[in-house]
Amino acid sequence: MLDANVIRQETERVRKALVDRRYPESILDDFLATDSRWRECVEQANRLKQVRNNVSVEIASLSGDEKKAKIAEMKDMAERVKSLDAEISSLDFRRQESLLLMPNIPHNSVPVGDDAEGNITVKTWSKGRSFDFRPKEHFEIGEDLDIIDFVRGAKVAGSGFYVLKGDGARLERALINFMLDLHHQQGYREIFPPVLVNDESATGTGQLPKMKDDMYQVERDGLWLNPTAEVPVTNLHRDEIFEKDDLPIHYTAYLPSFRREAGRHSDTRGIARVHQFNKVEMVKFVHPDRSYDELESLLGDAESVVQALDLPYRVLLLCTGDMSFHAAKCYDIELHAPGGDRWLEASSCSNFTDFQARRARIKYRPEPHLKSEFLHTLNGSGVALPRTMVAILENYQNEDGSVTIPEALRPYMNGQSVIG
RNA sequence: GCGGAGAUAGCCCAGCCUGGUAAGGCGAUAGACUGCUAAUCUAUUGUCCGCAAGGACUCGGGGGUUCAAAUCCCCCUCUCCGCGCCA
Repeated sequence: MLDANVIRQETERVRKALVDRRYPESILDDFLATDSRWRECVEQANRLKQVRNNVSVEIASLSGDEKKAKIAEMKDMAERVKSLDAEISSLDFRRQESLLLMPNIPHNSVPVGDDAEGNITVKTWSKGRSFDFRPKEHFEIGEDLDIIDFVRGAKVAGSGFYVLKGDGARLERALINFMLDLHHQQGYREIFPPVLVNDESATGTGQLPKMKDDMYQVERDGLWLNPTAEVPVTNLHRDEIFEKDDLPIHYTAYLPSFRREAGRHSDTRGIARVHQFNKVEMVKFVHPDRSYDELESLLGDAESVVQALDLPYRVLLLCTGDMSFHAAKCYDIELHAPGGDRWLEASSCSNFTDFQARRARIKYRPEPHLKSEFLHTLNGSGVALPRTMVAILENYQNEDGSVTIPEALRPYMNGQSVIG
């Protein structure tokens, strides 16, 4: 959520952000119109309430006919205040609604572009190995080794769900533990939050109202299955105020995440795009002056995961048109999957600046006697499991159909070095 | 799920029965004073509107009654205690 004062005072900057992001400018114009009407009404209501408060004190000291007359006089006033308050609350609702739909302002370093074509590759790490046989795709490997079962997944839950079995399940568990241990060493505090979140939490990080259709809803209890650990972990501190010295706070969390993938493409064979997936996440709460430095180190921490697994990857700086609406700047880490010769997004590292903090009211006090201010939040996958699994299976496959286990994971698999 | 008790400012706590517009304390910060980073005194310490002066709002959340609600009525959330159920 943007600061209403910034929208009023720096209207053209906000307008440019909308244009760069390919959002309709009408969002801004709607807000400005509603906002100014809202402010007029608030001022008018405040004046009436001032009179009411003054007369109320007077009434307390009166008696008899004098008192009766004043009270009769104020009855009319009460009606006017009531109807004005009703108008204010409906204007405020519309005002908040357009605020919640307005995207964050991109950082200056973010390239302007329409879609993924406009993204900039800032780094390519390792060429990957060369194959002297035809590399298989991960779903072939998974089924041949009987470690991924799509048929059973569909039976139990439906299309888009899968089952890991045997060494596949053990590899998943090894990855989770490996990633958590690595982030722990990097100074992140481990969190295991609720899988389900309420409306407030989903609104706080920006999933509601815009991405309603992407989440699984538990209607009976007013809850949602989290689409990313970012939601429960960031909301740990909703409505909280930190002292300056508490920052920065670095959290890591393993959590299953759920996405309906409403507009799911048909060419998604395998586990690269599924309804339930595991993810190890990093979330940071930082001082506003530090957030862009923290973004670089967050990216570095995410990269260290795929580097330790020795997987070929590249880093993209997302352009304005491809970035999610709550980010001010975002890097994606894409893993190369040689089976299908594809790049798979395995991590997204974003600086949300004060966008989420304002929605979720997460503040810090710059000095003990100063007013609290919104801090900055960041989030990065460190990293998404299924796509890492795809990259491992395809990059580490052998001609005989077996898969070598990356060295970094062997301690987590009782020293085992190969699946198959 | 049932019964009881509770939620007041950064923190603690009074006010609620009997409606009149949040008392007091702690902490923090600034100033005064003092030989002193101690004690004491004073001020500041939530949100919104406003360039400001100023004003409005704020007692877990939402409704209602009333000229006026922390206070009375209704609904909801969370916490604690007891009971029930349960991996």
